[in-house]
Amino acid sequence: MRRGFPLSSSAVQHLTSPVSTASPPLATLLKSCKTLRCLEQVHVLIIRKGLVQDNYLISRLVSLCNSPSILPYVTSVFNRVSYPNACLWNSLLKGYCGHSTLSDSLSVLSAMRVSGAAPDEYTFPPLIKCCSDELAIRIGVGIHGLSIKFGVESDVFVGSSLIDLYGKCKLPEHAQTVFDEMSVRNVVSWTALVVAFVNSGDLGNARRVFDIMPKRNRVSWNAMISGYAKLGELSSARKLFDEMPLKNVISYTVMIDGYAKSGDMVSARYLFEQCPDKDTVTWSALISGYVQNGLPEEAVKFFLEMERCSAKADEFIMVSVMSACAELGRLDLAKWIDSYMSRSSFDLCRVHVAAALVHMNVKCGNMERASYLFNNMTKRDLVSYCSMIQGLNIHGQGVGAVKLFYNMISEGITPDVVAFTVILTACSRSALVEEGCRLFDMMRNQYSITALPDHYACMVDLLGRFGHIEAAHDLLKSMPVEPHAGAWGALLGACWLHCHTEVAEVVANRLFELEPLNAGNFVLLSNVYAAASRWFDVTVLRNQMVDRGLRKIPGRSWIYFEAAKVDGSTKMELIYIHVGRVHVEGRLGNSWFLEAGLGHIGNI
DNA sequence: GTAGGGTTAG
Repeated sequence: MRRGFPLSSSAVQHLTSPVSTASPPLATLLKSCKTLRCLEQVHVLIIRKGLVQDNYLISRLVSLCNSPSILPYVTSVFNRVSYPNACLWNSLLKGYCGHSTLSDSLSVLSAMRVSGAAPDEYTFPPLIKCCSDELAIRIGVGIHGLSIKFGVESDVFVGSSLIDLYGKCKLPEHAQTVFDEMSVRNVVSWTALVVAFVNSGDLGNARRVFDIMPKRNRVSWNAMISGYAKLGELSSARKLFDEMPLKNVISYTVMIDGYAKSGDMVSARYLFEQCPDKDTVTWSALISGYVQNGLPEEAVKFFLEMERCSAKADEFIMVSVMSACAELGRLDLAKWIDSYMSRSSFDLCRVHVAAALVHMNVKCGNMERASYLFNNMTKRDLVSYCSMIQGLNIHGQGVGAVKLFYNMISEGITPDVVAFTVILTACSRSALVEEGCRLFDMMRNQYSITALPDHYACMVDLLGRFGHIEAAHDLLKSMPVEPHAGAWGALLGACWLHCHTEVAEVVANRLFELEPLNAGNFVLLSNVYAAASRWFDVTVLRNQMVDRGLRKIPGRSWIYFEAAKVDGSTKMELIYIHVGRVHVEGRLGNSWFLEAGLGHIGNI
C-alpha cells in the first residue's frame, strides 16, 4: 500500500518497519551530502539496494533538507515510505517548520497524528519555534496543550521552546510558569527566561534571573547585555560587557549597535576597532549607525574599507549605504553601487532593496534610472512610491507626482502621514493650490489622519506662496497644537513675497520668541519693511540685530555636477541647484562646495 | 545497529 503526505491515511502502524540492512557507507555518504544533486545520487543508491522503506536512512536523508527548494523532493522521498515512524515524521516536520509556512507544518502534524504515529518530545520544539517566529500565540498555546496531552511538556527542550514562545509574545508571566513547572532546567531554559523578561522590557527581573542562574554561557551574557543595550541602558550594558569573561563577536556587535542607536558613535567606533573578529553584522551595526546619526560620509568610508577588507556586504549594509549615498547626493557613488548590486548576487526584486535603489537614484538626480527601476519593480510599496513621488517633486514635476499619488491609491496602497507630507510639499512647490487643499481635506476626512505641524506648514507655504496670506494665517491660528517655527517661517516668507506688512509683523514677532537667535527672521522682516519703503523700521530692526549680536549667515548648498568629455568638449550636467549667485569655494572629491549669494545662477 | 531537538546580534 502507498501512503503519502499530504494525503491522509487511516493506516494503522502496527507493522514494524523493515529491518535495515544498510551498509555503513550509505549513512556516511548521506552525512557528506550538501546539494540536491548529491542527495539524489545517494537516493539512487538507496533505491538500488532496496532500502526505500528504511526509516533510519530516509530519516537521515529527510533531515538534510536545508532549503525550501529541496522540500518537495524530500517530501516525495518521504511519501514512498509506507510506514514512517515518529522519528521520520519528526525529521519531515522539522524540514517544514524551518522551510515552509506554519500552516503547512501544522498539516504535517495532522497527517502524522492521522497515521497513528505518536508525537513525542522531538515533535514539539520545531513547531513551537515556528509559532514563536510568527508570534502566533493562539496556535502556540494550542501546541502547548497538545504537548501536555502527549505528556512531554516538562521535557527540557519543549519547556525551553515554550519559554521562548511566551517571551517573544511578551507574556513573561506565562514563561515563568512554564519555567517553574519544569523538572529539569538547563542553561538554555534559564537564558530563555532572561530573554522573556528582556523582551517585555522588564530588565529588573531579567537581571534577577541572570544573577541566580546556576550556569551562564556566552549566550546568557550576550542576552543580558543586549537587553540593556536595546533598552538604552548603555552604562549597565557596558559594565556587564567589561565583566564578561569570554566575549565573542556578538558581544561586541550588541554593544556597537546599542551605542549607535543611542547616538554615541564615538564609543561605537571605539569598540568596533577593539573587536577582533568582525563579521557582516558588526560592520552593518557601525555603518547603519553612521547613517542613522546623520554621518553619511563616515558610513560610505567604512563601507569602502569593508570592501578593502574583503568582508562580504549583505542587503542590510547595502540599504544603509544607499541611504547614505542618497543623503550625500553622490551620483558617481550611486552609479558604482548600482552596478555593484547588479554584479553581485543581490536580489534587486526584494521590496526594501529596490526601494532603496529608487530612493538613491532619485536623490542623486538620476531620474531616468529611478523610473526604470520603479517601473520594473515586481511589488511597489508605500516607501518606494513615496521615493518616486518625492523624486518627481524635487525635479519640479508636481503634476506627475500627484498623478503617481493617485496611482498608488488605486493600487490599493493606503497613504500615511509621511506620504501626505510628501505630496503636499509637491503641491506647494508646483503651485497646485486647489489640488493641495483637496489632498489636505482627503487626508483628514477620508483617511482620518490628524494633521501634523509639518502638514500645516506645507499648507501655509502653499496658500501663502500664492498670495492667500490671510487664509494661511487663519489656518495657522486654527491649529490644535502650537505651529513650529518652520510653519511661521513659511508664512513670513510668503508675506515678504506678497509685501503683506501687517501679517508679517505679527508672524515675525512670534518667530522672534520661538527662535530668538535666527537672524534670517530679522532679515526677512526688514526686507518686508524695505519693500514698503519703511526705512525707519528697517534701521530699528538692523540695530536690534546688532544689539543681539546676530549676523546673517549666507545660505549654502551642495551642488554636484558630472563632467564628461563628449566630442572633445566638456559637458556638464547640473543635478541639483539652489537659486543664488554661485561662487566656487572649493572642491571636495567630485563635489563642489558653493556659496549661494544674491542674484541668479548664470552659466557654469 | 540506530537516529531527531531548544536560547543571543541588524
